[in-house]
Amino acid sequence: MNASEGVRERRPPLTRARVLEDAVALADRDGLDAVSMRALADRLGVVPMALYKHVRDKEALLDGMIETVLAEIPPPGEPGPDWKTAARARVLDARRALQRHPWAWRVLETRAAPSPAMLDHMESMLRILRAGGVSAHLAHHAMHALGSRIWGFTQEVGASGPPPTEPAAVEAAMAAMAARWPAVLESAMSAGHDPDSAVGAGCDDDFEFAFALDLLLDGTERLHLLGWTPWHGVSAGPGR
Amino acid sequence: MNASEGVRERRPPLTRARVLEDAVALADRDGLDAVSMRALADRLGVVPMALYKHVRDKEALLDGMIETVLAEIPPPGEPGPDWKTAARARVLDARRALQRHPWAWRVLETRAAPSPAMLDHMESMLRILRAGGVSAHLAHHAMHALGSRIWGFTQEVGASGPPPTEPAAVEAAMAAMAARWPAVLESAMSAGHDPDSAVGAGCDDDFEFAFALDLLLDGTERLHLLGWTPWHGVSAGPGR
DNA sequence: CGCGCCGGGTGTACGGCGTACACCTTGGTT
DNA sequence: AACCAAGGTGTACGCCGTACACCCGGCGCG
Repeated sequence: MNASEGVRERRPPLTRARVLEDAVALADRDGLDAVSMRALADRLGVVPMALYKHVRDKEALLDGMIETVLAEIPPPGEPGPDWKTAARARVLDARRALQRHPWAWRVLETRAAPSPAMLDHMESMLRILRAGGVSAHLAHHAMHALGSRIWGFTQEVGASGPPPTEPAAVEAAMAAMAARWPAVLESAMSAGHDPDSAVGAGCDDDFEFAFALDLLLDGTERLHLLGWTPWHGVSAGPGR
Repeated sequence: MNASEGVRERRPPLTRARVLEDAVALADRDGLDAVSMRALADRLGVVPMALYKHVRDKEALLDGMIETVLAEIPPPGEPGPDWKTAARARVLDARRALQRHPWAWRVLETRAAPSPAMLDHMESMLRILRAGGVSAHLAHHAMHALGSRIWGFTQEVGASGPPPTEPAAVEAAMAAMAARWPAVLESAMSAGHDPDSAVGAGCDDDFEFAFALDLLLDGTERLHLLGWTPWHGVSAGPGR
C-alpha cells in the first residue's frame, strides 16, 4: 500500500501472549460472546486463520484466556500457623482476579481438566491448610466445600479422558504431580482418588456435597442460636 | 404421500410440552451441545422453523427446558420447627433433580432473571427457614450461602433489565410477589433490595461472599479443633 | 551466490448454526 | 360457501469454527 517510507510500517508479529491478552481485553469490553475467532482476528489486524498458528483451536484459546486471568492472582505468601486468615486472604485474592473478568468463571466451569494454573492455586490453598495442622482428609473436604467460593465451580465436570491404566503411565503422572503439586497429590490420595485425574474424579461426590451442605447448615444454626444480627453479628460468627 | 390408508398417518400435533420434553431427552442423551433447533426439529419429524411456533427463540427453549427439569423437584412439605432437617432434605431433593440432567446447572447459571419455578423453590426454602424461627436477615444470607448448593450458581448474573422507576410499576411488581412469593419478597426487603429484581441485584455481593466463606472456614476450623476424622466424624459436625 | 526450508500470514471453502420472512395447508366458524 | 387463524414449510442470510492449499520472506547451507 504505502511504500514511500524507508521503514515499512509493519505490525509487531503475532504472539500467543498478544493473542491471549487481546482476547481477554475483548471479552472484558464486549462480553464473552463477542470473542469469536473472526472478531479477535479483526481486532489484531489479521485474518482469522492466522490465529490458528498460535492456538490450536477455540477451546485452547479459552484455556489460554483463563490461564492469563489466573496469572493475575498474587503469589501466595509463606504458609504459617494462622491458616484461617491466610486461606481467607487467598480466596479473596482469587475472587478479586475473577471479578475483574466477569466472564472468566463461566469459562472456568466448562474446562474439562484442571490446568497447571488451577493446580497451582489448589496447591497453595492446600498448603495453607496443611501448614496450619489441618488433616489431609479434612483439608480435602474443605477444598471441595470451598470450591465454588474459589472459582465458582460446583460440579466435577469430570471425564478428562480415560485414566491411563498402564502402571508406567500412572507412575509417571504421579511423579510429575509429586514434583510440582505434592499437596494436591496428597489430597487426592487421601480420598482414594485416582491420582492422575487430580482432584475430582473418583470422589464420592454425594459425600462432598453433603459435607459442604452440613457445614453451611450447621453454621447457620449456630448463628441462629447465638442470636446473630447483621448489625453487630456475634463474636464467633461470620459476617463481621 | 401415502393415501392408501383410510386413516391417514398423521403425527400428533406439536405442543410446547412435547418440544420441551424432547429437548430435555435429547440433552440427556447426547449432551447440551447436541440440542440445536435443527436437531431437535429432526427428532420431532418437523422442519426447524416449526419450533418457533412454540418457543420464541432458542433462549426461550432453554428457559423451558430448565422449567421442565425444575418441575421434577418434589413439592415441599409443611414447614415445621425442625428447619435444618427440612432444609437439608429439600436441597437434596433439588440436587437429585438436577443430577438427572447434568447439563441443567450449566443452563441455570446463564439465566438472567429468576423464573417462576426458581422463585417457587427459593420461596419454599425461605419458608422452611422462617418457620424454624430463623430471622429474615439470617435466612437471606443463608440462602445466598446455600445458593451454589441448591443449583450450582454462585454469582448473581444480575442485570435483569432496568428496574421500573415509576412508582406504579414498582407497586404492581411488589403486589405480584407478595401474592405468590411473600418469603422471597421479605428476604429481598430485608437486605434493602430493589424488590422487583428479586433476590440478587442490589445485594452487597462482597458481603454475601464473605459470609459464606466464613461459614465454611469457621465450620472447618471447628471440625479441626474437635479432631474430626472421616471414619467417625464428630457428634456435632457434618459429614455424617 | 543461489537455493531450499520453514514459520507464519492468507484465501477459499464447507458445513453447521439461529432465525427473518413469505408461503401454504387445514380445520373450525359464520 | 367464504373466511380466518393457527401451525407447518421453504428459502435465504449472516454468523460461526476450521480444514486445506497457498504464498512470502528471512535464514542456513552448499
